[in-house]
Amino acid sequence: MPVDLQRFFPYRIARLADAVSRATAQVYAERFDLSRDEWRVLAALAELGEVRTSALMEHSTLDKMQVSRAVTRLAGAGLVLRSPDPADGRGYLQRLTPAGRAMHRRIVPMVRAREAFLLDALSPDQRAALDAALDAVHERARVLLGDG
Amino acid sequence: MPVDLQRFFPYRIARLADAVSRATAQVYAERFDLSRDEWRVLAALAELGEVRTSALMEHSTLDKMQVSRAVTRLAGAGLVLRSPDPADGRGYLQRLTPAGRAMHRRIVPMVRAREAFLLDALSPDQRAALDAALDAVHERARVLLGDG
DNA sequence: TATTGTTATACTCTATAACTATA
DNA sequence: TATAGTTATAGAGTATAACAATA
Repeated sequence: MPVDLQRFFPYRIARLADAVSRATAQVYAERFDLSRDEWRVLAALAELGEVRTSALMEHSTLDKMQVSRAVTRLAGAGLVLRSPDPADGRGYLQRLTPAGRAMHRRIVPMVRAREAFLLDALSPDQRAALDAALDAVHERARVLLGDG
Repeated sequence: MPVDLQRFFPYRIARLADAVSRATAQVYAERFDLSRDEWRVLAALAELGEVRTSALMEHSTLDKMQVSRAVTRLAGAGLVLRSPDPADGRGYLQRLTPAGRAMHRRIVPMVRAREAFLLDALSPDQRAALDAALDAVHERARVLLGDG
């Protein structure tokens, strides 16, 4: 018996994530010329303040190369400042510049508005249920992938 | 005020889809050496029988180039057979070979088992709610993207 | 000897458009 | 003149490993 692709969960979630991702990227990519990775690093730094690369990796689900490249490009654009980590000579601390914070402040209301538009399709109850379901399924996926 | 990236919906859904996608790809990619696009075309042909390229495009959410390449590779591997469309000399009809059907029959129980494992984290009610919520949010995303 | 982070390289994907053949 | 599908090509993203510096 064939798989009904249209109802197959991995297919549906992939298509949804793609649509949501493109809808969000319209803001940070088209209007602010940031890649997805750069946007994630920008958002992570806005939350975390001044942190080491390893903290950025964890917080953005990016690997060290992706973080390295994103930070290099953001630094080149004057949005991020990096300095040697006094506690570990191999590493760096990175933080937003005033320009980086300013850009973040401009992007946030726009992406939040899009997020709100997406989720306003749901009642508060539905929203809480979706929240819990996504977490539960993600947990299962981690088991299948063997990482926690 | 910063975005809490960990709770930001587009980020969460992207991470979940990535995890689910990798968990599913472990089956069709590692064990059967298919790309995601090839798997989608295989699944679509198993459902649809003998169809034109345009039907594959719609059913798999792939564009004509992606379908063209996937079909070419599947045909080279003896899994798909293509023949000229008698009703339209520009197009082709493609269908699975016995080998293609056999591979599909082997893959389906495995990916279904993974899907079931993911969704068994939810009660039937939760599952129905998730279903409806994903459709509703997807509909909103389509509005943002301006395609329906 | 292990870890942090960069650089190099190769590979896969994606996006665009040019092109052939047919409608 | 428009459409179905292929081919070409360039750009972006991804994955692996080699590497330098420090722990």
